[in-house]
Amino acid sequence: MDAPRTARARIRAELTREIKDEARRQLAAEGAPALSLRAVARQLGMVSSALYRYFASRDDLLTALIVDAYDAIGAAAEVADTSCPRDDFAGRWLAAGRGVRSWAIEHPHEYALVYGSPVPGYRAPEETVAPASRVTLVLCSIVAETNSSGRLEPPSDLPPLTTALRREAERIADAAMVGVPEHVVVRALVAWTQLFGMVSFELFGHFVNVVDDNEAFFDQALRLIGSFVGLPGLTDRP
Amino acid sequence: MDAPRTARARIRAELTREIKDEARRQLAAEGAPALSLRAVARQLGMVSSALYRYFASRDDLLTALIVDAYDAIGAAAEVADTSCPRDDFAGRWLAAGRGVRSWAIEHPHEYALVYGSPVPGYRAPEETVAPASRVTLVLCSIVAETNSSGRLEPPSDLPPLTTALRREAERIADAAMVGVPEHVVVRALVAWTQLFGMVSFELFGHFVNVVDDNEAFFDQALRLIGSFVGLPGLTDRP
DNA sequence: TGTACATCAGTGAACGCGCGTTCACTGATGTAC
DNA sequence: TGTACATCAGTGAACGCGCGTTCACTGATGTAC
Repeated sequence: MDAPRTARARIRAELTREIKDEARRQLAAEGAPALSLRAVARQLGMVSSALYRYFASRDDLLTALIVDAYDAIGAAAEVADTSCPRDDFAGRWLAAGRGVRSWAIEHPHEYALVYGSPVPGYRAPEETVAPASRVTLVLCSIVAETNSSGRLEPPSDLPPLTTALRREAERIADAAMVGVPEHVVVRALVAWTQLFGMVSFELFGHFVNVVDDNEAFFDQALRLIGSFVGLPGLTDRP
Repeated sequence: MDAPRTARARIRAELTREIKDEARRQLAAEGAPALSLRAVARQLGMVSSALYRYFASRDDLLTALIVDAYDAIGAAAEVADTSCPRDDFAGRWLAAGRGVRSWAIEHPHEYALVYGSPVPGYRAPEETVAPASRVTLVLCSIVAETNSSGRLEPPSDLPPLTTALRREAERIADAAMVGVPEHVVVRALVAWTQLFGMVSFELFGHFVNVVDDNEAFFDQALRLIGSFVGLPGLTDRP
Protein backbone atom coordinates (compact mmCIF):
# COMPACT_ATOMS: atom_id res chain seq x y z
CA MET A 1 0.00 0.00 0.00
CA ASP A 2 1.28 3.45 -0.95
CA ALA A 3 1.03 6.28 1.52
CA PRO A 4 -2.13 8.19 0.67
CA ARG A 5 -1.36 11.66 -0.68
CA THR A 6 -4.58 13.60 -0.87
CA ALA A 7 -7.01 14.26 1.96
CA ARG A 8 -9.60 12.23 0.12
CA ALA A 9 -7.25 9.27 -0.11
CA ARG A 10 -6.45 9.53 3.56
CA ILE A 11 -10.11 9.54 4.51
CA ARG A 12 -10.74 6.64 2.18
CA ALA A 13 -8.04 4.55 3.82
CA GLU A 14 -9.38 5.47 7.22
CA LEU A 15 -12.94 4.51 6.33
CA THR A 16 -11.83 1.27 4.74
CA ARG A 17 -10.19 0.42 8.03
CA GLU A 18 -13.30 1.38 9.97
CA ILE A 19 -15.48 -0.81 7.80
CA LYS A 20 -13.21 -3.76 8.37
CA ASP A 21 -13.07 -3.07 12.09
CA GLU A 22 -16.83 -2.99 12.33
CA ALA A 23 -17.10 -6.13 10.22
CA ARG A 24 -14.61 -7.83 12.51
CA ARG A 25 -16.69 -6.78 15.49
CA GLN A 26 -19.77 -8.39 13.95
CA LEU A 27 -17.75 -11.44 13.03
CA ALA A 28 -16.73 -11.77 16.67
CA ALA A 29 -20.32 -11.38 17.80
CA GLU A 30 -22.20 -13.54 15.32
CA GLY A 31 -19.76 -15.45 13.15
CA ALA A 32 -19.03 -15.28 9.47
CA PRO A 33 -22.34 -16.49 8.04
CA ALA A 34 -24.19 -13.73 9.88
CA LEU A 35 -21.91 -10.97 8.65
CA SER A 36 -24.09 -8.50 6.78
CA LEU A 37 -23.11 -5.47 4.76
CA ARG A 38 -26.30 -3.69 5.77
CA ALA A 39 -25.59 -4.19 9.45
CA VAL A 40 -22.04 -2.91 9.05
CA ALA A 41 -23.25 0.16 7.19
CA ARG A 42 -25.97 0.79 9.76
CA GLN A 43 -23.47 0.67 12.60
CA LEU A 44 -21.25 3.12 10.77
CA GLY A 45 -24.12 5.50 10.12
CA MET A 46 -23.96 5.09 6.38
CA VAL A 47 -26.39 3.84 3.86
CA SER A 48 -25.69 0.27 2.78
CA SER A 49 -25.01 1.10 -0.82
CA ALA A 50 -22.17 3.36 0.24
CA LEU A 51 -20.09 0.34 1.19
CA TYR A 52 -19.87 -0.54 -2.47
CA ARG A 53 -17.48 2.37 -2.90
CA TYR A 54 -15.07 0.41 -0.69
CA PHE A 55 -15.75 -3.24 -1.37
CA ALA A 56 -17.16 -4.59 -4.58
CA SER A 57 -19.23 -7.21 -2.78
CA ARG A 58 -19.74 -9.04 0.46
CA ASP A 59 -17.24 -11.66 -0.69
CA ASP A 60 -14.66 -8.96 -1.21
CA LEU A 61 -15.09 -7.76 2.33
CA LEU A 62 -14.80 -11.34 3.55
CA THR A 63 -11.62 -11.79 1.58
CA ALA A 64 -10.15 -8.69 3.19
CA LEU A 65 -11.01 -10.06 6.62
CA ILE A 66 -9.48 -13.40 5.76
CA VAL A 67 -6.26 -11.80 4.59
CA ASP A 68 -6.15 -9.69 7.75
CA ALA A 69 -6.75 -12.74 9.94
CA TYR A 70 -3.97 -14.71 8.29
CA ASP A 71 -1.69 -11.73 8.61
CA ALA A 72 -2.55 -11.24 12.26
CA ILE A 73 -2.00 -14.85 13.28
CA GLY A 74 1.15 -14.93 11.18
CA ALA A 75 2.43 -11.78 12.86
CA ALA A 76 1.63 -13.28 16.27
CA ALA A 77 3.79 -16.29 15.48
CA GLU A 78 6.58 -14.14 14.06
CA VAL A 79 6.65 -11.75 16.98
CA ALA A 80 6.70 -14.61 19.46
CA ASP A 81 9.51 -16.27 17.54
CA THR A 82 11.64 -13.17 17.19
CA SER A 83 11.35 -12.37 20.88
CA CYS A 84 13.57 -15.39 21.60
CA PRO A 85 17.34 -15.70 21.17
CA ARG A 86 17.96 -17.06 17.67
CA ASP A 87 19.74 -20.17 18.92
CA ASP A 88 17.17 -21.06 21.56
CA PHE A 89 15.28 -23.36 19.25
CA ALA A 90 13.16 -24.99 21.94
CA GLY A 91 12.16 -21.59 23.24
CA ARG A 92 11.26 -20.36 19.77
CA TRP A 93 9.15 -23.45 19.10
CA LEU A 94 7.23 -23.04 22.33
CA ALA A 95 6.82 -19.30 21.83
CA ALA A 96 5.54 -19.66 18.29
CA GLY A 97 3.07 -22.36 19.24
CA ARG A 98 1.82 -20.45 22.25
CA GLY A 99 1.59 -17.32 20.16
CA VAL A 100 -0.68 -19.07 17.69
CA ARG A 101 -2.88 -20.45 20.44
CA SER A 102 -3.14 -17.14 22.29
CA TRP A 103 -4.11 -15.27 19.18
CA ALA A 104 -6.70 -17.90 18.36
CA ILE A 105 -8.23 -17.73 21.82
CA GLU A 106 -8.39 -13.96 21.65
CA HIS A 107 -9.91 -13.99 18.15
CA PRO A 108 -11.95 -17.19 17.97
CA HIS A 109 -14.22 -16.13 15.13
CA GLU A 110 -11.37 -14.84 13.04
CA TYR A 111 -9.57 -18.09 13.67
CA ALA A 112 -12.66 -20.02 12.64
CA LEU A 113 -12.92 -17.86 9.54
CA VAL A 114 -9.59 -19.12 8.26
CA TYR A 115 -9.13 -22.50 9.92
CA GLY A 116 -12.74 -23.60 10.31
CA SER A 117 -15.16 -24.89 7.72
CA PRO A 118 -14.81 -23.14 4.40
CA VAL A 119 -17.57 -20.61 3.78
CA PRO A 120 -19.83 -22.34 1.25
CA GLY A 121 -19.71 -20.80 -2.17
CA TYR A 122 -16.67 -18.78 -1.28
CA ARG A 123 -13.51 -19.49 -3.21
CA ALA A 124 -10.33 -18.09 -1.72
CA PRO A 125 -8.53 -15.89 -4.23
CA GLU A 126 -4.80 -15.90 -4.89
CA GLU A 127 -4.09 -13.00 -2.56
CA THR A 128 -4.79 -15.13 0.52
CA VAL A 129 -2.00 -17.59 -0.24
CA ALA A 130 0.99 -15.61 0.99
CA PRO A 131 -0.54 -14.44 4.29
CA ALA A 132 -1.84 -17.97 4.87
CA SER A 133 1.64 -19.41 4.98
CA ARG A 134 3.24 -17.06 7.47
CA VAL A 135 2.72 -19.30 10.50
CA THR A 136 3.89 -22.31 8.58
CA LEU A 137 7.02 -20.51 7.53
CA VAL A 138 7.86 -19.61 11.11
CA LEU A 139 7.66 -23.26 12.12
CA CYS A 140 9.70 -24.30 9.10
CA SER A 141 12.42 -21.76 9.85
CA ILE A 142 12.81 -23.00 13.38
CA VAL A 143 13.27 -26.54 12.16
CA ALA A 144 15.56 -25.48 9.33
CA GLU A 145 17.76 -23.33 11.55
CA THR A 146 17.97 -26.03 14.19
CA ASN A 147 19.13 -28.33 11.46
CA SER A 148 21.67 -26.02 9.94
CA SER A 149 23.11 -25.30 13.39
CA GLY A 150 23.74 -29.02 13.72
CA ARG A 151 21.58 -29.32 16.84
CA LEU A 152 18.72 -31.26 15.32
CA GLU A 153 18.27 -34.63 16.99
CA PRO A 154 17.03 -36.82 14.20
CA PRO A 155 14.43 -39.45 15.12
CA SER A 156 15.80 -42.88 15.85
CA ASP A 157 13.24 -44.95 13.98
CA LEU A 158 13.33 -44.18 10.30
CA PRO A 159 10.70 -46.14 8.41
CA PRO A 160 11.15 -46.08 4.67
CA LEU A 161 9.37 -43.34 2.79
CA THR A 162 7.58 -44.09 -0.44
CA THR A 163 9.23 -42.42 -3.37
CA ALA A 164 6.17 -40.23 -3.85
CA LEU A 165 6.45 -39.00 -0.31
CA ARG A 166 10.19 -38.53 -0.57
CA ARG A 167 9.78 -36.34 -3.63
CA GLU A 168 7.09 -34.39 -1.86
CA ALA A 169 9.33 -33.85 1.14
CA GLU A 170 12.17 -32.73 -1.12
CA ARG A 171 9.94 -30.18 -2.76
CA ILE A 172 8.79 -28.81 0.57
CA ALA A 173 12.31 -28.73 1.94
CA ASP A 174 13.50 -26.80 -1.09
CA ALA A 175 10.73 -24.29 -0.62
CA ALA A 176 10.86 -23.72 3.11
CA MET A 177 13.37 -25.92 4.94
CA VAL A 178 16.51 -26.11 2.88
CA GLY A 179 18.78 -28.96 3.87
CA VAL A 180 16.38 -30.61 6.28
CA PRO A 181 16.25 -34.41 5.89
CA GLU A 182 13.11 -35.82 4.30
CA HIS A 183 12.07 -37.70 7.40
CA VAL A 184 12.16 -34.56 9.44
CA VAL A 185 10.17 -32.68 6.81
CA VAL A 186 7.39 -35.24 7.07
CA ARG A 187 7.48 -35.02 10.84
CA ALA A 188 7.31 -31.27 10.66
CA LEU A 189 4.15 -31.58 8.60
CA VAL A 190 2.74 -33.89 11.23
CA ALA A 191 3.60 -31.35 13.90
CA TRP A 192 2.01 -28.59 11.86
CA THR A 193 -1.28 -30.44 11.54
CA GLN A 194 -1.15 -31.43 15.19
CA LEU A 195 -0.70 -27.86 16.32
CA PHE A 196 -3.70 -26.57 14.42
CA GLY A 197 -5.73 -29.66 15.17
CA MET A 198 -5.21 -29.03 18.85
CA VAL A 199 -6.07 -25.35 18.67
CA SER A 200 -9.17 -26.09 16.61
CA PHE A 201 -10.33 -28.81 18.98
CA GLU A 202 -9.97 -26.46 21.90
CA LEU A 203 -11.80 -23.60 20.23
CA PHE A 204 -14.49 -25.69 18.60
CA GLY A 205 -15.42 -27.42 21.82
CA HIS A 206 -14.04 -30.92 21.34
CA PHE A 207 -12.05 -30.81 24.56
CA VAL A 208 -15.19 -30.39 26.66
CA ASN A 209 -15.45 -33.37 28.99
CA VAL A 210 -12.08 -34.62 27.76
CA VAL A 211 -9.32 -32.16 28.53
CA ASP A 212 -9.85 -29.72 31.38
CA ASP A 213 -6.54 -27.90 31.70
CA ASN A 214 -6.20 -26.89 28.08
CA GLU A 215 -3.10 -24.82 28.60
CA ALA A 216 -1.19 -27.54 30.43
CA PHE A 217 -2.06 -30.07 27.77
CA PHE A 218 -1.21 -27.69 24.96
CA ASP A 219 2.18 -26.99 26.43
CA GLN A 220 3.00 -30.62 26.94
CA ALA A 221 1.83 -31.51 23.45
CA LEU A 222 3.97 -28.75 22.00
CA ARG A 223 7.01 -30.20 23.74
CA LEU A 224 6.29 -33.75 22.73
CA ILE A 225 5.59 -32.93 19.12
CA GLY A 226 8.62 -30.63 18.95
CA SER A 227 10.83 -33.43 20.21
CA PHE A 228 9.11 -35.72 17.75
CA VAL A 229 10.37 -33.45 14.98
CA GLY A 230 13.85 -33.50 16.45
CA LEU A 231 14.12 -30.18 18.25
CA PRO A 232 16.48 -30.37 21.21
CA GLY A 233 15.86 -29.43 24.81
CA LEU A 234 12.08 -29.41 24.81
CA THR A 235 11.57 -31.99 27.50
CA ASP A 236 13.70 -30.43 30.21
CA ARG A 237 12.99 -26.72 30.24
CA PRO A 238 10.21 -24.66 31.80
CA MET B 1 -35.88 -46.43 19.08
CA ASP B 2 -38.80 -48.77 19.49
CA ALA B 3 -40.18 -50.58 16.49
CA PRO B 4 -43.15 -48.57 15.27
CA ARG B 5 -46.42 -50.43 15.73
CA THR B 6 -49.11 -48.60 13.84
CA ALA B 7 -49.10 -47.69 10.17
CA ARG B 8 -49.09 -44.06 11.13
CA ALA B 9 -45.99 -44.54 13.26
CA ARG B 10 -44.27 -46.37 10.47
CA ILE B 11 -44.99 -43.61 8.01
CA ARG B 12 -43.85 -41.05 10.52
CA ALA B 13 -40.51 -42.77 10.99
CA GLU B 14 -40.15 -43.07 7.24
CA LEU B 15 -40.87 -39.40 6.63
CA THR B 16 -38.57 -38.32 9.42
CA ARG B 17 -35.85 -40.23 7.67
CA GLU B 18 -36.72 -38.68 4.32
CA ILE B 19 -36.57 -35.20 5.79
CA LYS B 20 -33.15 -35.86 7.20
CA ASP B 21 -31.96 -37.37 3.94
CA GLU B 22 -33.11 -34.36 1.99
CA ALA B 23 -31.55 -32.05 4.57
CA ARG B 24 -28.30 -33.96 4.25
CA ARG B 25 -28.47 -33.59 0.50
CA GLN B 26 -28.80 -29.84 0.85
CA LEU B 27 -26.04 -29.82 3.42
CA ALA B 28 -23.79 -31.55 0.93
CA ALA B 29 -24.71 -29.07 -1.77
CA GLU B 30 -24.66 -25.78 0.10
CA GLY B 31 -23.28 -26.28 3.57
CA ALA B 32 -24.88 -25.88 6.95
CA PRO B 33 -25.55 -22.14 7.00
CA ALA B 34 -27.60 -22.44 3.81
CA LEU B 35 -29.73 -25.30 5.08
CA SER B 36 -33.33 -24.10 4.94
CA LEU B 37 -36.48 -25.76 6.21
CA ARG B 38 -38.49 -24.25 3.39
CA ALA B 39 -36.16 -25.67 0.76
CA VAL B 40 -36.29 -29.10 2.35
CA ALA B 41 -40.09 -29.01 2.46
CA ARG B 42 -40.27 -27.78 -1.11
CA GLN B 43 -38.12 -30.63 -2.31
CA LEU B 44 -40.29 -33.11 -0.48
CA GLY B 45 -43.47 -31.66 -1.94
CA MET B 46 -44.78 -30.53 1.40
CA VAL B 47 -45.64 -27.16 2.76
CA SER B 48 -42.94 -25.74 5.02
CA SER B 49 -45.09 -25.67 8.12
CA ALA B 50 -45.60 -29.43 7.88
CA LEU B 51 -41.99 -29.99 8.91
CA TYR B 52 -42.86 -28.70 12.33
CA ARG B 53 -44.73 -31.94 12.95
CA TYR B 54 -41.34 -33.65 12.76
CA PHE B 55 -38.82 -31.17 14.07
CA ALA B 56 -39.62 -28.42 16.51
CA SER B 57 -37.26 -25.98 14.82
CA ARG B 58 -34.40 -25.63 12.41
CA ASP B 59 -31.98 -26.15 15.27
CA ASP B 60 -33.66 -29.43 16.11
CA LEU B 61 -33.17 -30.66 12.58
CA LEU B 62 -29.55 -29.56 12.72
CA THR B 63 -29.08 -31.44 15.96
CA ALA B 64 -30.46 -34.59 14.38
CA LEU B 65 -28.03 -34.21 11.50
CA ILE B 66 -25.15 -33.67 13.90
CA VAL B 67 -26.01 -36.77 15.88
CA ASP B 68 -26.29 -38.77 12.67
CA ALA B 69 -22.95 -37.48 11.43
CA TYR B 70 -21.19 -38.37 14.67
CA ASP B 71 -22.80 -41.77 14.58
CA ALA B 72 -21.81 -42.35 10.98
CA ILE B 73 -18.17 -41.41 11.43
CA GLY B 74 -18.08 -43.37 14.66
CA ALA B 75 -19.52 -46.39 12.91
CA ALA B 76 -16.98 -46.02 10.12
CA ALA B 77 -14.15 -46.17 12.65
CA GLU B 78 -15.72 -49.09 14.50
CA VAL B 79 -16.35 -51.14 11.37
CA ALA B 80 -12.81 -50.55 10.16
CA ASP B 81 -11.43 -51.54 13.52
CA THR B 82 -13.49 -54.69 13.90
CA SER B 83 -12.56 -55.89 10.44
CA CYS B 84 -9.02 -56.54 11.73
CA PRO B 85 -7.79 -59.38 13.91
CA ARG B 86 -8.06 -58.25 17.53
CA ASP B 87 -4.36 -58.59 18.20
CA ASP B 88 -3.20 -56.81 15.04
CA PHE B 89 -2.93 -53.49 16.80
CA ALA B 90 -1.01 -51.74 14.05
CA GLY B 91 -3.57 -52.89 11.50
CA ARG B 92 -6.45 -51.72 13.65
CA TRP B 93 -4.86 -48.32 14.14
CA LEU B 94 -4.31 -47.84 10.43
CA ALA B 95 -7.78 -49.11 9.58
CA ALA B 96 -9.52 -46.85 12.07
CA GLY B 97 -7.59 -43.79 10.91
CA ARG B 98 -8.19 -44.54 7.27
CA GLY B 99 -11.84 -45.20 8.00
CA VAL B 100 -12.23 -41.78 9.54
CA ARG B 101 -10.50 -40.10 6.63
CA SER B 102 -12.48 -41.98 4.01
CA TRP B 103 -15.78 -41.16 5.62
CA ALA B 104 -14.76 -37.51 5.89
CA ILE B 105 -13.79 -37.34 2.24
CA GLU B 106 -17.07 -38.92 1.22
CA HIS B 107 -19.12 -36.63 3.45
CA PRO B 108 -17.19 -33.38 3.60
CA HIS B 109 -20.07 -31.16 4.64
CA GLU B 110 -21.22 -33.53 7.33
CA TYR B 111 -17.66 -33.68 8.57
CA ALA B 112 -17.50 -29.90 8.57
CA LEU B 113 -20.79 -29.79 10.42
CA VAL B 114 -19.29 -31.59 13.39
CA TYR B 115 -15.56 -30.86 13.19
CA GLY B 116 -15.60 -27.46 11.53
CA SER B 117 -16.49 -24.08 12.97
CA PRO B 118 -19.35 -24.23 15.42
CA VAL B 119 -22.59 -22.95 13.94
CA PRO B 120 -23.03 -19.52 15.52
CA GLY B 121 -25.83 -19.36 18.02
CA TYR B 122 -26.16 -23.10 18.09
CA ARG B 123 -25.45 -24.84 21.35
CA ALA B 124 -24.94 -28.59 21.16
CA PRO B 125 -27.36 -30.38 23.44
CA GLU B 126 -26.49 -33.29 25.71
CA GLU B 127 -27.61 -35.93 23.23
CA THR B 128 -24.65 -35.23 20.95
CA VAL B 129 -22.08 -36.17 23.57
CA ALA B 130 -22.22 -39.95 23.33
CA PRO B 131 -22.17 -40.20 19.51
CA ALA B 132 -19.39 -37.61 19.46
CA SER B 133 -17.04 -39.85 21.39
CA ARG B 134 -17.35 -43.03 19.36
CA VAL B 135 -14.26 -42.42 17.21
CA THR B 136 -12.28 -41.40 20.23
CA LEU B 137 -13.28 -44.57 22.04
CA VAL B 138 -12.12 -46.72 19.14
CA LEU B 139 -8.69 -45.13 19.26
CA CYS B 140 -8.57 -45.45 23.03
CA SER B 141 -9.49 -49.13 22.92
CA ILE B 142 -6.72 -49.91 20.51
CA VAL B 143 -4.18 -48.26 22.77
CA ALA B 144 -5.65 -49.84 25.89
CA GLU B 145 -5.73 -53.33 24.40
CA THR B 146 -2.22 -53.01 23.08
CA ASN B 147 -1.18 -52.07 26.56
CA SER B 148 -3.02 -54.87 28.34
CA SER B 149 -1.58 -57.38 25.88
CA GLY B 150 1.87 -56.26 26.96
CA ARG B 151 2.88 -55.23 23.46
CA LEU B 152 2.89 -51.48 23.98
CA GLU B 153 6.30 -50.00 23.34
CA PRO B 154 6.49 -47.10 25.76
CA PRO B 155 8.29 -43.98 24.56
CA SER B 156 11.91 -43.69 25.56
CA ASP B 157 11.98 -40.03 26.56
CA LEU B 158 9.67 -39.41 29.46
CA PRO B 159 9.61 -35.74 30.41
CA PRO B 160 7.97 -35.06 33.76
CA LEU B 161 4.27 -34.32 33.71
CA THR B 162 2.86 -31.56 35.85
CA THR B 163 0.63 -32.87 38.58
CA ALA B 164 -2.37 -31.22 36.94
CA LEU B 165 -1.69 -33.06 33.73
CA ARG B 166 -1.02 -36.32 35.52
CA ARG B 167 -4.36 -36.11 37.27
CA GLU B 168 -6.02 -35.32 33.98
CA ALA B 169 -4.39 -38.32 32.33
CA GLU B 170 -5.46 -40.56 35.19
CA ARG B 171 -9.04 -39.44 34.83
CA ILE B 172 -9.02 -40.08 31.09
CA ALA B 173 -7.33 -43.45 31.54
CA ASP B 174 -9.97 -44.49 34.07
CA ALA B 175 -12.71 -43.50 31.68
CA ALA B 176 -11.43 -44.96 28.44
CA MET B 177 -7.98 -46.53 28.69
CA VAL B 178 -7.78 -48.46 31.93
CA GLY B 179 -4.25 -49.28 32.96
CA VAL B 180 -2.52 -47.20 30.31
CA PRO B 181 0.42 -45.18 31.68
CA GLU B 182 -0.12 -41.45 31.97
CA HIS B 183 2.54 -40.58 29.45
CA VAL B 184 0.88 -42.75 26.88
CA VAL B 185 -2.50 -41.22 27.61
CA VAL B 186 -1.12 -37.77 26.88
CA ARG B 187 0.45 -39.05 23.69
CA ALA B 188 -2.82 -40.63 22.67
CA LEU B 189 -4.48 -37.24 23.04
CA VAL B 190 -1.79 -35.74 20.86
CA ALA B 191 -2.41 -38.44 18.26
CA TRP B 192 -6.14 -37.82 18.43
CA THR B 193 -5.77 -34.11 17.75
CA GLN B 194 -3.22 -34.82 15.04
CA LEU B 195 -5.55 -37.21 13.23
CA PHE B 196 -8.43 -34.77 13.08
CA GLY B 197 -6.15 -31.83 12.43
CA MET B 198 -4.82 -33.64 9.40
CA VAL B 199 -8.24 -34.60 8.07
CA SER B 200 -9.54 -31.08 8.61
CA PHE B 201 -6.54 -29.52 6.87
CA GLU B 202 -7.04 -31.79 3.90
CA LEU B 203 -10.78 -31.13 3.64
CA PHE B 204 -10.62 -27.43 4.38
CA GLY B 205 -8.00 -26.77 1.75
CA HIS B 206 -4.88 -26.12 3.79
CA PHE B 207 -2.87 -28.76 1.97
CA VAL B 208 -3.23 -26.98 -1.34
CA ASN B 209 0.24 -26.01 -2.56
CA VAL B 210 1.77 -27.87 0.38
CA VAL B 211 0.94 -31.56 0.28
CA ASP B 212 0.06 -33.10 -3.06
CA ASP B 213 -0.29 -36.78 -2.33
CA ASN B 214 -2.69 -36.50 0.57
CA GLU B 215 -3.19 -40.20 0.96
CA ALA B 216 0.50 -41.05 1.09
CA PHE B 217 1.11 -38.35 3.65
CA PHE B 218 -1.89 -39.37 5.71
CA ASP B 219 -0.73 -42.96 5.83
CA GLN B 220 2.78 -42.07 6.82
CA ALA B 221 1.55 -39.67 9.49
CA LEU B 222 -0.74 -42.33 10.88
CA ARG B 223 2.22 -44.69 11.23
CA LEU B 224 4.47 -42.10 12.78
CA ILE B 225 1.91 -40.86 15.26
CA GLY B 226 0.88 -44.41 16.13
CA SER B 227 4.48 -45.30 16.89
CA PHE B 228 4.71 -42.07 18.83
CA VAL B 229 1.95 -43.37 21.07
CA GLY B 230 3.77 -46.68 21.44
CA LEU B 231 1.91 -48.99 19.11
CA PRO B 232 4.16 -51.75 17.76
CA GLY B 233 4.83 -52.73 14.16
CA LEU B 234 3.62 -49.59 12.42
CA THR B 235 6.85 -48.73 10.68
CA ASP B 236 7.48 -52.02 8.92
CA ARG B 237 4.18 -53.19 7.49
CA PRO B 238 2.28 -52.32 4.32
C1' DT C 1 -4.45 32.44 -8.46
C1' DG C 2 -8.57 31.31 -10.71
C1' DT C 3 -11.57 28.74 -13.54
C1' DA C 4 -13.63 24.47 -15.93
C1' DC C 5 -14.03 19.97 -15.80
C1' DA C 6 -13.52 15.24 -14.11
C1' DT C 7 -13.56 12.23 -10.40
C1' DC C 8 -15.34 10.49 -6.41
C1' DA C 9 -18.33 9.63 -1.95
C1' DG C 10 -22.51 9.15 -0.23
C1' DT C 11 -27.85 9.22 -0.71
C1' DG C 12 -32.34 7.18 -0.97
C1' DA C 13 -35.41 4.50 -3.27
C1' DA C 14 -36.26 0.32 -5.29
C1' DC C 15 -35.93 -4.70 -6.93
C1' DG C 16 -36.54 -9.25 -5.87
C1' DC C 17 -35.62 -12.59 -2.85
C1' DG C 18 -35.95 -16.23 0.85
C1' DC C 19 -36.30 -17.15 5.47
C1' DG C 20 -38.38 -19.26 10.28
C1' DT C 21 -42.37 -19.62 12.61
C1' DT C 22 -47.44 -19.30 13.97
C1' DC C 23 -52.19 -20.37 13.49
C1' DA C 24 -56.83 -21.84 12.52
C1' DC C 25 -58.43 -25.32 9.59
C1' DT C 26 -59.68 -30.00 7.39
C1' DG C 27 -59.62 -34.69 6.83
C1' DA C 28 -57.63 -39.01 7.84
C1' DT C 29 -56.03 -42.55 11.21
C1' DG C 30 -56.11 -44.76 15.69
C1' DT C 31 -58.32 -46.07 20.27
C1' DA C 32 -61.72 -47.36 23.78
C1' DC C 33 -65.86 -49.15 24.80
C1' DT D 1 -68.19 -55.35 14.70
C1' DG D 2 -69.58 -50.79 15.15
C1' DT D 3 -69.66 -46.26 16.92
C1' DA D 4 -67.82 -41.84 19.25
C1' DC D 5 -64.15 -39.44 20.24
C1' DA D 6 -59.29 -38.11 20.40
C1' DT D 7 -55.11 -37.70 18.16
C1' DC D 8 -52.38 -36.57 14.49
C1' DA D 9 -50.55 -34.95 9.64
C1' DG D 10 -50.69 -31.75 6.41
C1' DT D 11 -52.65 -27.20 4.36
C1' DG D 12 -52.48 -22.43 3.09
C1' DA D 13 -52.27 -17.92 4.39
C1' DA D 14 -49.99 -14.64 6.90
C1' DC D 15 -46.47 -12.06 9.91
C1' DG D 16 -42.41 -9.71 10.08
C1' DC D 17 -37.95 -9.76 8.94
C1' DG D 18 -33.35 -8.82 6.73
C1' DC D 19 -30.58 -9.47 2.96
C1' DG D 20 -27.24 -8.14 -1.42
C1' DT D 21 -27.11 -5.32 -5.09
C1' DT D 22 -28.36 -1.67 -8.67
C1' DC D 23 -29.16 2.92 -10.15
C1' DA D 24 -29.85 7.76 -11.05
C1' DC D 25 -28.80 11.59 -8.32
C1' DT D 26 -26.32 15.50 -5.69
C1' DG D 27 -22.65 17.83 -3.87
C1' DA D 28 -17.98 17.92 -2.55
C1' DT D 29 -13.00 17.29 -3.60
C1' DG D 30 -9.13 17.10 -6.77
C1' DT D 31 -6.66 18.26 -11.25
C1' DA D 32 -5.03 20.68 -15.38
C1' DC D 33 -4.32 24.68 -17.60
